Amino acid sequence: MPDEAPPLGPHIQQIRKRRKLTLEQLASLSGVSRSMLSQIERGQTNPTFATLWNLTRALNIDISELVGGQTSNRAQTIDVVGGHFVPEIRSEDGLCTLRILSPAQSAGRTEWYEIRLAPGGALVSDPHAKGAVEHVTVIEGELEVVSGEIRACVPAQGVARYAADLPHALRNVSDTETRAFLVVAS
Amino acid sequence: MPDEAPPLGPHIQQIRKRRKLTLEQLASLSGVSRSMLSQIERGQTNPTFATLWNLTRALNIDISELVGGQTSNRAQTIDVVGGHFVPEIRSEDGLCTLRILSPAQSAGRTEWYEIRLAPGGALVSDPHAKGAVEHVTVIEGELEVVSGEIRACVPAQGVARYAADLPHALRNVSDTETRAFLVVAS
DNA sequence: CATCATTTTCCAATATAAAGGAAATCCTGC
DNA sequence: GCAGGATTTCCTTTATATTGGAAAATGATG
Repeated sequence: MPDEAPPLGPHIQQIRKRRKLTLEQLASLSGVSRSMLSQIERGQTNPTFATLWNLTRALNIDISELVGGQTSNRAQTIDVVGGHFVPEIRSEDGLCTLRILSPAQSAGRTEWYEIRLAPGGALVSDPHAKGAVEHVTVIEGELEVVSGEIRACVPAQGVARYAADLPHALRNVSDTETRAFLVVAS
Repeated sequence: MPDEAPPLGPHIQQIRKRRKLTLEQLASLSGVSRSMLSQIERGQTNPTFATLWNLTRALNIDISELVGGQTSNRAQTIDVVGGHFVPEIRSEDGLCTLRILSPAQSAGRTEWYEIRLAPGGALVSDPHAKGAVEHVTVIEGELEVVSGEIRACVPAQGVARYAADLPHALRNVSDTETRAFLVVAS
């Protein structure tokens, strides 16, 4: 049963345009010729695995992302959620509060949170998906970051980025409440 | 920079043998010829995307499973950026400050910012890439959101989501400084 | 060890993916 | 509207992915 492969051209084009790359630029980045890129984007050819691989490396995306997204055109709305209705998770000791700011449907891709840590509070996490990276921005207070074997201190207004595909934690080592903004990118 | 594609032949063969399938059987399941399968498994050819796709369908696996363990491996570090070194953009009237929190290499994909708006200040943006959505979270103060033809008000701690592929703006209509987090998802 | 059945690899023919240069198209700024 | 450059698409050539059938290898049975 030969099956119809999904169209990945439009998706690739979308990624390329979002990054403001020309065919020429992507060609030299990936080692795939412009002509080939043009044909792939328009679904006029059936690229080779090596070609796709080089593309994913140049765009720094995972192969599976190529077959994923279909663009959906939603209705024109502004979705406002009152502060008290934002999903919130509190740790058992009550010292850590996590407000889930990213929409439910983006779960698994990029997610973002506001964290509130009382003095001594911590957010300890198991490894996320392979390749996941966390970006934390301290709004106020101070934060200690632990990722795997290593740790670092982030002052107010500072930003830290670290691997999240291994055990990691955020800890408030100061004596005031710490607020931070956390983005988990997969 | 053409890159070396990872060997996926041995992995495919492993899956096939585990399921006790002959090349013949897998061929008829997938619509890929036995000869081709044999060559793929021994890395003597560079299969087409359609071929791989049909294989994944026949074996009921995800395409990313074929490249098993070949995801990008970064060094184990924590990247800390002091608050004063985070890239910052100020509007001409000085009423709007934008701190770029997302890493440079994610430009064009998901980007995030901290916004500070003095009373009366505004962040007015041209349309981003098609399909782009913005998610704003008010840290303190209050915000008016305009997306295309429509507008909405977001209170402190509230969240708003709206299309960003048309002209849009954030405006501080209160009389105190407003801080917010803005995530642009493409 | 010989034989047959099964499975895999080799081979020649064909279809088509890939690259590079030429034509066409799309944009800006006059 | 008309240049000029930048960008994309088309065209031709070359390299190779894909296939079906033949040959080789494997493996079970007596």
